[in-house]
Parts: sequence; structure tokens; C-alpha cells
Amino acid sequence: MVKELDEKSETLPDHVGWRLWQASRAWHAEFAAAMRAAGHAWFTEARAGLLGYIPRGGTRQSALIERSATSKQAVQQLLDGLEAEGVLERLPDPRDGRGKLVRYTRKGLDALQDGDRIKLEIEHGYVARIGRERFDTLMDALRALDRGRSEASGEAGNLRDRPSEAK
Amino acid sequence: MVKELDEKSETLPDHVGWRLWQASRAWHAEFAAAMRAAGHAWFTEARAGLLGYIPRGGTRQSALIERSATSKQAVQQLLDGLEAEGVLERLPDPRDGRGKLVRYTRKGLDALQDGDRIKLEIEHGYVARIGRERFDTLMDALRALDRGRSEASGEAGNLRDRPSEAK
DNA sequence: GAGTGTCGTCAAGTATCTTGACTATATGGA
DNA sequence: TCCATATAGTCAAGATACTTGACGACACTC
Repeated sequence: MVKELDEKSETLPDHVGWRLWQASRAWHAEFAAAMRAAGHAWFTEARAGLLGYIPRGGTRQSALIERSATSKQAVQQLLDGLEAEGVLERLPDPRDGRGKLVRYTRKGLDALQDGDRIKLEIEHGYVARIGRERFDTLMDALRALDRGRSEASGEAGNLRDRPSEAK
Repeated sequence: MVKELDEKSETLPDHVGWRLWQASRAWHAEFAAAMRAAGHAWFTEARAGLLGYIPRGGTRQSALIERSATSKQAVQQLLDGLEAEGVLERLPDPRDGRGKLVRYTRKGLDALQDGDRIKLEIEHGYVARIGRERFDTLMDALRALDRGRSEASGEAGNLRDRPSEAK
């Protein structure tokens, strides 16, 4: 076989960013595949990202925009899609005529439940692969990193870049 | 402030997938910001992902498609963009009339060098935040996870799902 | 040299996300 | 009360990333 260009011996990157990215992608690919296999064909990465910010009890659309790190239009379009799929519903906020409340439908709650189960399964797989101890240190390090990030910027729990800078 | 809906006490998810996703996004946001600040305005996440698969010495376009986990059309469009930006160039493969070689231009190599520097800076920041030991265990766990993944499927180093299944 | 498969391209469509402009409601004060 | 300003959500248009399908050019085998 041709081997004059060193295609064979070339290595992929090996730094934190790359590893985190690969791990994240792999996790999500596994999760999404399992979700779709469980009958939730509407499940996509972008939607999953948004759902992560919607607690079981529902939330104000504006609160959602603040928490997730994207524009309100992006959030809106994702919500439009999820609403059309029957996963969520939007109700007028009784306490603010401008606002809307976002909450899960039966279908959405069922999906959340399946999601929880699948997460556990994946986690078990990970533990089986690298051992409980290493898995725990992984989680510990990731949490510490997140805490560090929160402290570095303002104090909100996320990668939101100082929600009160230009406001 | 209104507080009847438990907005305040609600917590974000805390499982591996979420943590990996957040960490990955945060890393990339930091990296991309630094790259753009360093004058590489063409830098985006998708392009970065692809560049990760292109070794310094260049590669065949087809090899690239195989390594990255996307369709060849997606790769092609990304390459089109990078070529238009003057980061890469495509040459005919002297050993295969059908093929093309992708390699970095001077501009591309300069960007890679800045990228390496920035990666180190970010890494130092991480170590400062969570300590050298914890950082090392993090990397160790991520590598172990990747190894586990490789062994689970075929043997290729990545999340590519068995490149020779339907082929 | 004919058949088959690989490499890259063209074209069109979908999903995600962005900026800009706009409507309706809320809030705080003259 | 009325007005100014800010906030919540929407509408519209466009950019980017990615997909499927179809195709032309070359390579490889027989």
C-alpha cells in the first residue's frame, strides 16, 4: 500500500479541548441513538441542549433565554419545533401579560423519564469501561472546572458571559 | 421578586453528558475567542473540528472524510470555505488522478501555531483552577474512555461507527 | 476494453442560529 | 392619569453547517 505520505503514523490531537469535544460528541451520539430507538424521533442535539435548561416544573420563556447561552430567537425557534412535536406547550403567564410559561406535556415528561434511564445506562457503561474510581475523579474534575468558571466570571452557574454586562 | 414558581431553587443537570458538553462548549468558546483575537477571524467551531483531522503534513481528502464523522459533502463545503479563506489549498494527487491532497498554506500554518500557543494557555488556566493532579486524572479518564470506545467498536481510533460495515 | 467501485463535485433541502425591526405589556415617575 | 422607557415575545430574512441524491472522472480487475 501507498505509504509515502505518512498518513498511517499521523496521530489525532491530544489536548483537553479535543478530548472533551470527542467525549461530548460520543456521549451525545450514544444518547441520541438510544432516545430515537426508544421512540423519540424528534430528539436532536440542539433540542436536547435546550431541554437541559427546562426544569420539570416548567419555566418562563425569558428565564430560559437567560440561562441558555443563545439568542432569544434561537430559543424561540427551538421551542416552536418542540411545541409542534407536542413535547412542550406554551401558556400565557398569569402574572405577566407579556410572558409565557413553557412546560412539558405528557409526551415530554415520558421522554424525560426515558432520558433519565438512558443516562444511567450510559453511565454504567462508562464505569464498566474505566472503573468507578476513575469515573468519579472525572466527574469531580469536571465539576471543579465548572465551579472555577463560575467564580471567574460573575457568579451565575454557567458559561453565560456575565448576563448583566450590557444590561 | 416573584418566586412562586420555584425558578430560584431549580438546578441544572449534573450527569456526565451534561458536564462534558458544558466543558467542551466552554473550552471551545474560550479557544475561538482567543483565535479571533489573534487575528484569525475565519475561525469557527465547525472548521476547527475539521482542522483537527488534518495533520500538519496534509492529507488526502478522502482520508479526511473517513476520519471525521460527517458526510463527504459536509467535509467538502468546509474545505471550500477554508480554501476560500486561504487557510488550505487543494492539489491534485500525483498518485491518483481522482484524488486531491489537502494541505495548509503559510497562513494556515501560522494559525496552527497560534492555536498551539492558545491551547497551552488555556490548559495552564485549567491547571491553575483545579490543580495539576486533578487535571491529570481528568485527561487520564478521558483517554481511557476513548480507548474503551475504540475497543468497543472495530478498532479505529474514533467515534466513527465501523467504517467498513456497509462498504 | 468492459464492468465496477472510489474520489470528488454539483444541486437542492433541512436545521440551527444570528441580526434587525416590530408589537404588546409592565413599570416608574411627572 | 399619562408618558417614557424597559422587558417579553414575535416576525422576517439571512448565514452557516450539514444531509441526501445524482453525477462525471478516473482506477482497478478481469
